[in-house]
Amino acid sequence: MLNVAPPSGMRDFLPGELSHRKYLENVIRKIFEIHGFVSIETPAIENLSTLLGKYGVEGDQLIYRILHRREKLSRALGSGSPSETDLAELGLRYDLTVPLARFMANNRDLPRFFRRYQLQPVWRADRPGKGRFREFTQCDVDITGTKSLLAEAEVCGAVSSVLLELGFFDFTIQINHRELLKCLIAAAGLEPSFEEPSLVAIDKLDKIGKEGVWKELLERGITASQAEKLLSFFQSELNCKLPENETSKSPQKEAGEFCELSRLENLLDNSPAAQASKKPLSQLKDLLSIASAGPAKGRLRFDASLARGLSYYTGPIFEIRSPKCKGSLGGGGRYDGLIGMFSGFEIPAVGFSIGFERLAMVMDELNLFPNLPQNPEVLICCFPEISPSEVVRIATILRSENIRVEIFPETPKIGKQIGYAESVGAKATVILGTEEIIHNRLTAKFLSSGEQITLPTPEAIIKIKSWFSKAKPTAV
RNA sequence: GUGAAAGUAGCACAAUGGUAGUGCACUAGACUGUGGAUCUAGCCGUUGCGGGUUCGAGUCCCGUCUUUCACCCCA
Repeated sequence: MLNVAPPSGMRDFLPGELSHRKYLENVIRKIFEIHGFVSIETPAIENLSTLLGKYGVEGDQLIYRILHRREKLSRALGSGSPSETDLAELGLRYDLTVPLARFMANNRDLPRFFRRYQLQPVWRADRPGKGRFREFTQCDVDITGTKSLLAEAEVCGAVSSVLLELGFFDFTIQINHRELLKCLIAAAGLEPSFEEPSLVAIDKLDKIGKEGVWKELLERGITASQAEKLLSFFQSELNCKLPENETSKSPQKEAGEFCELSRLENLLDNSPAAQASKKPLSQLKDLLSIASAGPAKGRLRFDASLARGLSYYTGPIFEIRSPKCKGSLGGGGRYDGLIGMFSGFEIPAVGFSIGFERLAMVMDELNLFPNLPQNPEVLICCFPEISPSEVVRIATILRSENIRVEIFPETPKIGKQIGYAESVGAKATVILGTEEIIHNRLTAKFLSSGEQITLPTPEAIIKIKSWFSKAKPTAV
């Protein structure tokens, strides 16, 4: 037998799952639009020249490449030992940020401060695992054209607002600053060439602890004294304490965050990096106070060990954390250089991406999705002597009343048809026989009570609707 | 990319190396214009695939594919 499962890391969605995803999508769209963001879409496929070199070495390897076709393929294969670049010039998009940068460069007459959101699938040739897929939806908000920290505060506020609207309160947003990280690395006496490996190691602090990071730093060629110095900048405990009452909509202020920032400031005071660290430190303080005036109030946590993998970040970086989810529920940051790689001149930008798949997963676990019936409300059952056109005529009348109507397409015994109505979650059946057609009446049965009526069509419709209003929503 | 475990009916699972089964689901019937419960009957399999050991393999061995879990990395 053929393997009928979708390819590894890709999924089919059942009606019930899809209704949850659509609900999530609708809430996200509503909240982002209230925050003044407009929606765009870009193609699934981009030129490899657009995608490559933006995500770091590891990222590039995870891009799905699209093989040349026909003549181009034969030509490439014929040229001795073809390289990856000979065989493909197109790839599936890896995220939505790089396509946005290309989009900005390609559309020069956009508003000077362009606020866009984008909800589309992306593809990564990664090994799938729990909550990790090869095809997954990303959900980005970005503001381009300004270096103002207001933009950071706005994107943090927008994603916080989404989570709150969804009834998800148990989260924080960790913040840090790429420039600050560079300062810390420099202050530990490390050359800039050690920045990337150091960042990767530091990012794991909350997972593998100080000893683990220390070991990893040494493995990457950093001396023991440098590693010790570097680690001394970080708190031993993970700084992601959540609001005391997790159902609280308005948690405490971020007083502790300012203390932590000051602590770091003092530590750096006498180092050569002291001067360079002033700007990121003050930006983080500003961000804390600006964002606290909006929906992100009480959610921000300064975490000096937050690094994030993508290489294009230049300023503040963020990540959503929750004890309900092992990894992150989303993240983002400022990337002032990326758009310039396409347009030739710099356009600063900051963005935040909600981990749509993880959020959907966590919400399922916490039962945060409302009951979203999408199954038919009425199943029309009929006797063999009724002509199909009669049935369609009746269905059309009911549908014009905004009732979700399914027609049973065959005419076995009525009992079978009613049984089917039950199994698909219909609330009522309409039973059509010769009597009903002749007298222009409807016979309707309310399945949960068994109550059955035969009335002239308009009265019957009123009765059916009255049943629905007292029926519990059912989802199949 | 590394390590571990598991693949048997549509689904969930059984079967000391000796006839492949049970439940759910599905189909039909138990008063020919009325569902849910119960009962009866029926349908459903190249035991992931390919080799090997054996008189005999779902079971043991090797390979392979797929899936799940844990690392790695990420959202």
